[in-house]
Amino acid sequence: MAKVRTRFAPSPTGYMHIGNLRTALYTYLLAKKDGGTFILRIEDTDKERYVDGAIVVIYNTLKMAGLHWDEGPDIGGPVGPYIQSERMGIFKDYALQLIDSGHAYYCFCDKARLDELRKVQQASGVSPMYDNHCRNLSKEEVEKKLSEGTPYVIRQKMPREGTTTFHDEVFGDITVENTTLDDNILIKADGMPTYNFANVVDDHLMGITHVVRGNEYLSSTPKYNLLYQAFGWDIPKYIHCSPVMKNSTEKLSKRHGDASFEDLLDQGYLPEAVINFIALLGWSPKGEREIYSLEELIEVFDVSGIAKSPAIFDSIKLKAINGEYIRAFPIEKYKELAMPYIRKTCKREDIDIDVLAKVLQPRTELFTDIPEQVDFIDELPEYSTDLYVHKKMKTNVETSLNALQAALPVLEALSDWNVDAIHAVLFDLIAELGVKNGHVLWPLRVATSGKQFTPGGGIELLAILGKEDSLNRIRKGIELLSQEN
RNA sequence: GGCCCGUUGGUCAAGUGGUUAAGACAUCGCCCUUUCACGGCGGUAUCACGAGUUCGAAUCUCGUACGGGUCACCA
Repeated sequence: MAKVRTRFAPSPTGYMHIGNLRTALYTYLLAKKDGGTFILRIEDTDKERYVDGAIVVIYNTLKMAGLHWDEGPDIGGPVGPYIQSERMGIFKDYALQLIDSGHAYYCFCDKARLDELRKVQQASGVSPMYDNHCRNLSKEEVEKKLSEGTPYVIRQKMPREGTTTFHDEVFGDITVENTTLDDNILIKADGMPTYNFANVVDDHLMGITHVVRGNEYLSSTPKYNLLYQAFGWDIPKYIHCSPVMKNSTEKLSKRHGDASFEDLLDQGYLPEAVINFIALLGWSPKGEREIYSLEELIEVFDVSGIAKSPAIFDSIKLKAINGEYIRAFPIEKYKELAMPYIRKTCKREDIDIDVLAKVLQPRTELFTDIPEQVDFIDELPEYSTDLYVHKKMKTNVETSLNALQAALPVLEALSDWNVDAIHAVLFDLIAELGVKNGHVLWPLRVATSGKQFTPGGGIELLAILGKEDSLNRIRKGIELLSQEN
């Protein structure tokens, strides 16, 4: 059996949203799992919807996601061109071939007639369909119209009885009555193919073995199969994917401001976390494991795990997965990635950045949360002495004042300023005073940060801020607490 | 409206005639602890509904409800 060849065939009509990207991902995984070929084809035949720069967005998104194509517009390949608008010349001959074999016919109906027909049909409550006006024109009539130069389209001639069944790898066998199939246009009046036709011909010419696409194409698939059969071509395997939803009734869409892949990256999500997450939206690896790299996804991917029902995009879960990725980084890698975000609110150079990175890492789910977490470092925020009151620590304004006053000289005397040394002297002090750890450490945290939630405890904060600044903040705390008493 | 498809906790989901109906996120509680996290342990909560087939149904059949898709000289 021939190697798997799959294609991702987006139209450059705007941004790549998460649903598109997931389709691309499954398409890619399916090919790579088999050591096959992943092709990028741009379907840009609709000039009306064409958006400048959209092709670049597609390239960038795929590249950032790590979905590298083996053949495509920019790198070429044996079955090019890979931009549909450059393939326009090849379709008409195929349509003519279908006319010869009786699977298609010339239609001379103009748009006005079709519009009128549709209006009448809708008014009378029947589903709009071509009325076969030109389906049985005699050869002579056709030749006459042709020689007169009457504009025409070419329509697919659907069987008028029986049923058509196709198999989808996700949905199983689906059967439709042939009478519900419209005689669709294959070649438009301008000689260009419709999407429906170009798609089938292109997929065949490019040797596509597995078609992965959104399930909005489910209902046109019988027509495609009829086309394949008329040509005597092999029918590819179909994998139709249900959409990714924003909520139970609406799809994710750029139009409504829903996040694109690029947006998610801007929001601080890691590309590999997003890929991992969307792989799991509508597909399950069975088992209990959830974290997979792209390479690992290639290993475990299987179409049998694709779900029939739509999946709702849940950013809370994405965030959790992102956090898992961040925590799994070696500390150096974390530091490198976190630094730009730390530097947004924390410009100081004299702090112990290693300690900061270490305490920040398990608290980071999104890099964009970091600036707010470290905003107390450059400048101690104004804070209320209420913060010193902590019922679990059993601290209040008075005990806090005592603790800070006791800690100050001990810390002033400390010359070796690092986590271990600070820890040692403070725990000596705690033992000496005979109090609970939090009794001393909680006030120190508040005094040094002015915040309720901080990355790391009092000892780490002291180490991060350095001796001079730490002592100043403690003195400030003593001053504030003294005013209260 | 016709045709096609779908429906397991709040969310993602496993499950293919016999299970105490996995797991993850979220949520709640406990432990750890110097707050919050992290980590560990545990709890709450699901088969849309109604019939039928069967000794036995989340799994099979039919119907109902709800949701989605599609019915272009768009892709």
